[in-house]
Amino acid sequence: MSTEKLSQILKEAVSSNRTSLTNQKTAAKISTILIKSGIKPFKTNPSLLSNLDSNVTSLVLSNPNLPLHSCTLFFNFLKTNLSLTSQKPSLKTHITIILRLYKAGKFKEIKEVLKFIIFDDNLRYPVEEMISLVGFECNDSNFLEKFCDLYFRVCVDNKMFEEANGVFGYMEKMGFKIDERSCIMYLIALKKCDKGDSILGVFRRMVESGVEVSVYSMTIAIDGLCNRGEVEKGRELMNEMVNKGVKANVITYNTILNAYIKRKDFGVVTEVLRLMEKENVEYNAATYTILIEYLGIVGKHEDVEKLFDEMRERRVEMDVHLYTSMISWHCRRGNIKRAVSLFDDLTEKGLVPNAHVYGALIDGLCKTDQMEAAQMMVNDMQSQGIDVNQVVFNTLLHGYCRKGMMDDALSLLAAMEKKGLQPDVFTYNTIASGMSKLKRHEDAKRWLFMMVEKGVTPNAVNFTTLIDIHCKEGNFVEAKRLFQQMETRGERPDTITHNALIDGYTKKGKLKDAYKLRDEMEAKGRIPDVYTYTSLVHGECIFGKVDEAMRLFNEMHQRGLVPNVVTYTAIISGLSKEGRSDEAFRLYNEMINVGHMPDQRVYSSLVGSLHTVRGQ
DNA sequence: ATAGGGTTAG
Repeated sequence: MSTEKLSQILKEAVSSNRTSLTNQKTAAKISTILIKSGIKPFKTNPSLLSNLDSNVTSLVLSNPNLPLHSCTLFFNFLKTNLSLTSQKPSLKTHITIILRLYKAGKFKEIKEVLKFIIFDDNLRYPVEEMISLVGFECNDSNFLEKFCDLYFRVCVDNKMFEEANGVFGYMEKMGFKIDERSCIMYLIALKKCDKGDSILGVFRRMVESGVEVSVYSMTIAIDGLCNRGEVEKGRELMNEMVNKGVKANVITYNTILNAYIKRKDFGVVTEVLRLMEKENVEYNAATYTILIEYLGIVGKHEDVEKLFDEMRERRVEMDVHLYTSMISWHCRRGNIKRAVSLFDDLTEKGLVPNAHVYGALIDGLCKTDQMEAAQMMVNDMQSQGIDVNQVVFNTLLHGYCRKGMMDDALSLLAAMEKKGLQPDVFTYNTIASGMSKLKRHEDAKRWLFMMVEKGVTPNAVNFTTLIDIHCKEGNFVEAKRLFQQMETRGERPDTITHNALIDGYTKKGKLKDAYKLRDEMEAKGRIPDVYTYTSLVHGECIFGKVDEAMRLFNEMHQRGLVPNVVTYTAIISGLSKEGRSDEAFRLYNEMINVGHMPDQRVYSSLVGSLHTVRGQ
């Protein structure tokens, strides 16, 4: 079928190339007018074009005496004044103008024409036919090669990957040189469209077809593998490419390093760093950013500032990304002072703060109960001409909600909507959980329902919040129903979802249900965390089974879970209630030693323990 | 042209 169609186009092309004398005369007449007085005569007197057809148009457009700008003016005039001519400019006309643009080196303009062609139902043809036709109009192979490259790029830019493959295949077949930069655009587009799975295949095809691949495309291919969790394959590819003369650079290593860290494969981190050293690949700001995150995860807190100093010593150029992760790291550790000083440092260095840095610092201020300061930063940000975006609004909103300042939260929401920003899953969840914390369960649910009514699709977090509310109300039937509904909706309950239910069960004395769910989650591969255990410890303590609680507490250590302040508080008060004051004090000391600040509850428990007779 | 940063639930 395809060849039939092709032969028809070619037949038409051949016949139209046998131009008649009258056509030539008409074309010459039009050209003369265009050269002398431009496009105006045709606007005022459209009848000048009464004998115009596709062949005449092509003759006009390929007239070398007609300057290019007159050609494009005429071409655009015909396209925007369809009623003047019997038919829309044909594919042939488009190809003629492409050829003229090519001779003038106007590649950007060619891409625009091509884009128009591939989106027009009447002009679009299958890849092979399209190129054949172009080849027929002009068989200069340099032109055809460049045309294919541009065609390929336009397909890529417009996410028409099948067509892109077609053009690529044609170029392979013809032995054309395929530009790596065009292929990179292809790889990037695949990544952006969540088609990362195809990246490796395209890269391999590039190598096979003799595209001169560089570290750029290799890194993108490795990144594609890393994003699929196949870091090892990425490293294999890296080793394989060395033989082909492509060496990894700092970005390649950063990609691999980051993938290992995201996968919590910490053992390999030092190995990769050693490899970088061996290969004389110097760290850059991104490497440090990745390493800071790593140190935060593995808890090597004292090394973060050391790393920062090392950067300074090595004179590695700092950038806003690096500062953002430093600031956010200090904020998470509660060291808002250092975060603020880093922010000053950044501006002093002449770096321009962006919404991300502001966002990090504003969040830090919100979490240390400095809403006025946070608001000031927002104002500062605005005065710097940076738009307060959805994230910053949500951050501030969360600041108000966590303090129970719901009126401020709601007026902020109004301000946000006034700016044309639609509340999203974060916004609704933050308000609902704020309401829930104040035990305004009905309000909390209403906000989540409102979200659905507004057409915002709830995610796993929203479901978890709602489940948590029902658990707090003791409505386990509804909580369970939502739990199941989540799964059917494709939002898999995670550890936190399970924790919400487990916590609900333990607080209502349903320890059996709690343990059952804990086992179920483990069976599903969801690993219980500190919160899971804390709920269970707390539950056992409430009902006087302190030995059980201690057993769980020790089990935590075995599983590498670090008890937090809530866990300690629960177990200390459990022991205290039973009068086991020695054990309670021992854990109190342990808690202080690991750096947790005890609150009033711990003290009153401990004091109470001294007045309680053991075993009563 | 390839890498790294800010927000939500217990």
